[in-house]
Amino acid sequence: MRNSPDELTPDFRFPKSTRLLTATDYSDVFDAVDFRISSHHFLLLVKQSPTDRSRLGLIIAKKHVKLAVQRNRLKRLSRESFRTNNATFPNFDLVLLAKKGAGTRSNNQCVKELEFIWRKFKNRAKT
RNA sequence: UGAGUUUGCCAGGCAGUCGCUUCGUUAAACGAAGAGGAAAGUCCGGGCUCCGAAGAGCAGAGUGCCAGGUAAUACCUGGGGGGCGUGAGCCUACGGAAAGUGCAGCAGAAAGUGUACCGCCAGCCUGGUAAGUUCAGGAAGGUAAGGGUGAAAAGGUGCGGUAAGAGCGCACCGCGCGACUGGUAACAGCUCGUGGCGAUGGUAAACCCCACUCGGAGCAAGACCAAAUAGAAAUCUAAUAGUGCGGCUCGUGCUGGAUUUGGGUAGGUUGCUUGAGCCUGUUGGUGACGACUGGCCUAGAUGAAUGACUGUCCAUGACAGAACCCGGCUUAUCGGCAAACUCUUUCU
RNA sequence: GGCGCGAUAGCAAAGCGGUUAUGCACUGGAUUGCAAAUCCACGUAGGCCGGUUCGACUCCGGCUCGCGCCU
Repeated sequence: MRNSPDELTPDFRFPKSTRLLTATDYSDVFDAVDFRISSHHFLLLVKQSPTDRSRLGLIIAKKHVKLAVQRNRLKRLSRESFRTNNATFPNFDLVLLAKKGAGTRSNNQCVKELEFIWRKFKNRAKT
């Protein structure tokens, strides 16, 4: 189900090739982090990607966000935010972790915080 | 009008844009489907899978008025007993204490083959007195009516009776036992007989007894593919033996087994959704539920899919997210709707 | 997802159907020239809600929170 969407210009898709899938993908990022960016409720780990695109992985721990509904909401919001901004990203593997208290934030607050993180990430990635 | 009881249902809708998962058609696009009443807690019960088969006994655990429903249950329905409420209704671990063992702090005379602290009592002895039926004291008794303690003190009321009292006797009520009647039964009775009732106190969510039920583990079960383990060394032991069957024994399977050393792996597919399934109608039953006919296919992910934005309408949206699947229970929950019924106020 | 365990004072940690030990810490006193050590004394407890019982920290249910194991 590869459909090679790289050439179609404004790419707002979110197929499986833009995600971290296996445990080895995650441990590769954790073993060699290039730099990290944190805000009040999120932490982003960044590593140069072996593929030709940027990939996202999410870690929303049950310890930090207790209810399954809120964990799912955070995952959807961060995927949505990543999807809309992905076209402008350089090729990096990203792992987004939720910190304690993230589950009680509203949708708007989370979206703003994520966009702040993406901006900082792009600035650091240039250097 | 107000207050309430029970049962059932709904859980934001519609349109557009950009995305996600599965399936299908065709050849990169289109179409279809896509979380809950609790998906939750994992408290019960099953299916399914493995443990050779799932057998017997012991241990252990659970359930506990009766009858029925069901695949099964600790659930549900109907009925009985007890309690609460003016009522509609609600609650109810509700077998056995005359098989045995234990427990009851403090208080109290006494807490279990019952007891005599205060009190009451004729007679006896002593004192007082002229004397005594009166008064005071004493010893040995009688007594369970009265007082006091406690959560609990062993039938109740009335009359008789007595030195004082007492089921000591009687009547009514209560209780036990046995009949009879009604009911499938639990149980009930303005029924009959019988027992004076210190027989037989309480506690079994104390041990226990009785009846019934339960083999263990869980989809991270299990199966397949690829790769790897394979292999080796040392020690011990062998048919009245060793070991597996996840408490033990019987029973039964296997023949080499057990332990240690060192070395090494953890990716994919499947199980995975057609099921004690849902809907309509007819019908049996007081009901839970059952039978028959017709129709429908309704999530299946695996770093894990339902979202974001915009517009609009309303009641302004609570609790909350499937992970093998069902039946219940429990807990969380903004509100709204419908039906039946009860009480209250006023009017007729 | 499944299975199991626990909650007692500021901290640690026992036992039990009948007023919850003990140690460290805290506070006060004694001792000392002052302190430490030592001695004496004081106060502070059953996660929450129900049920059984005369009486529950204990027995039985239901919630809440924490921890461990299976990959």
